[in-house]
Amino acid sequence: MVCTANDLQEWKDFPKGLRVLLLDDDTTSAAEIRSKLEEMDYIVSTFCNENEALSAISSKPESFHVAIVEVSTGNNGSFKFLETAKDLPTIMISSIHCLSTMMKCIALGAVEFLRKPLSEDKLRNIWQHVVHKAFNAGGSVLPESLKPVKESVASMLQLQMENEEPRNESSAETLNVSNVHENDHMQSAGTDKYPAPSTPQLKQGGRSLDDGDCLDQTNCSTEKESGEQDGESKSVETTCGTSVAEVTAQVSPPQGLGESVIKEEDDSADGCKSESNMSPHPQNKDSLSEFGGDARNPRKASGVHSPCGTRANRKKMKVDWTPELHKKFVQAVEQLGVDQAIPSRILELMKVEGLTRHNVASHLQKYRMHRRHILPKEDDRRWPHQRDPMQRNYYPQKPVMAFPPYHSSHTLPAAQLYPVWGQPSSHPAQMWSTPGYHTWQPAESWIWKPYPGMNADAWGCPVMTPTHTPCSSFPQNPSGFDHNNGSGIYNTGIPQSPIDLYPAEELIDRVVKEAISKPWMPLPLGLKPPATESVLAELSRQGISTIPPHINTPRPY
DNA sequence: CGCTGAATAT
DNA sequence: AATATTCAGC
Repeated sequence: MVCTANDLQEWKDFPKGLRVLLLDDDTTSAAEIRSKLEEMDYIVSTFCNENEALSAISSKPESFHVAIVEVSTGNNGSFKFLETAKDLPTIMISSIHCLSTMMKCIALGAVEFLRKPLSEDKLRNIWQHVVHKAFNAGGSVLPESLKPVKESVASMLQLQMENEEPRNESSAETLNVSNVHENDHMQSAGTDKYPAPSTPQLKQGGRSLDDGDCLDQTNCSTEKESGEQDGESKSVETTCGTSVAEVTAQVSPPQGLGESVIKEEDDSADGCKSESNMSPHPQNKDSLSEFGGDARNPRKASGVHSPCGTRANRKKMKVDWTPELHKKFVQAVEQLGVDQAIPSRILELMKVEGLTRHNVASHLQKYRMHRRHILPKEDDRRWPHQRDPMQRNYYPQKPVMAFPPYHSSHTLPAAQLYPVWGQPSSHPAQMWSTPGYHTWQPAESWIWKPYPGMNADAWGCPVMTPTHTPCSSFPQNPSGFDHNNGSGIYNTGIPQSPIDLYPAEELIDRVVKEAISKPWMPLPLGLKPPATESVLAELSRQGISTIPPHINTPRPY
């Protein structure tokens, strides 16, 4: 405002002649600063009274390019200047370093907060704020990513003001505690980026301000990496994301990012976080290679891919169990047999580079928990012992629900038989298909009790009445994947065997046995009697050619 | 010691 | 809620 981009472009010996408004009621320090500034060819106007300074601005707005305002315990609470001189890039200075005060200044629009004494370096670079203002006047939109920061700062400040007076030194502590989790933003994004991005140099100035204070400490403590830390220092921060452009660039791209599988733990103030996530991971479902590549392997993840990478390598990776990965996991488990699936073997079968036994173990634990939840009691006493151990190696116990007939299930490739999540779901929660699990509730609670070994046709399908209870919907997609994210693999009316819904085989056997031994019993609710022909056909298919006469006799009761 | 699985921690 | 980490048995 005060100084436009055009002005600057014509300004040959910039920043020489830049007009600085200096407001500091400490005449000694004011004189000191003034002399330093003048040495650098800045033109300084000193004020020791806020109102005077303000009136000077209002009467001759064009008189200043940048302001340096002292925040002392005396005027600490007012911030009047800051609020009034919105258009003038204002640098707050103070000998006290209260975080809440700093925060407030920045939030109110100060471009920077410097702690006294002001070194020449700090002063020398104040022109950058003028340039920034000149070239970024108005127009900038708060990046989406920074909104949370803004909000938290805002609420924090509000809290501050409510609980205690701004000047309160101890407030810094309170403030810090409540914001530990966002320190990273605070430092890089909040303090520098949101109000007015600083240049590296300026940033350093700003940083020195924090020293000894909570901010840095917190950051360090976050970095509690045990053994393997190399000489990496945080100096990178000066390199990383300091300009608005950079910030924006780093922040927006991650959107397109489908699902990075093993990503760096986003950790403290390293503005590189988004960068790491940015690495393109075209979601080639299934490709194992995908996991072997770049950032997935902790060891391989060395910061090759990002300027800030160097410091990022060390970070522990977090495994993202994408549907693909989970699928592999499930297939491995199946291949082994649920009862014999142990982390190490699963890991072998999965062949996913970078994945550790621990990762698998953890996932397995969750997997088992889900199953347990889904298949209570019955689950315990079945599968084991029931089949030849050797057969387990071939997609065994795939409980089939009224389809396909068991005799054919062993001939189908697992992938086909148990389509798992048809497509990678963007919603991991669906992997466990909670809703569909009801389908496999124990017989006691599930009225739809298909009899394995029989074709759905033979036994009839559930009566599908739109108005039926939830249970009336055909369990063709027990896994709850009907929505199937438009992948094209959706319910065709043919029941798909959900890969991870393995109804207790024992349960099925029991039900079948029971049904066979008590043919007079009514069919489970939701089923309609099969057509006679179907039954006959099925029976003959099973080698039963004669029908016991009593089958058609009236029920014993 | 290394593995597993359950309990905790983050 | 999802993963990681820790811990007690084996």
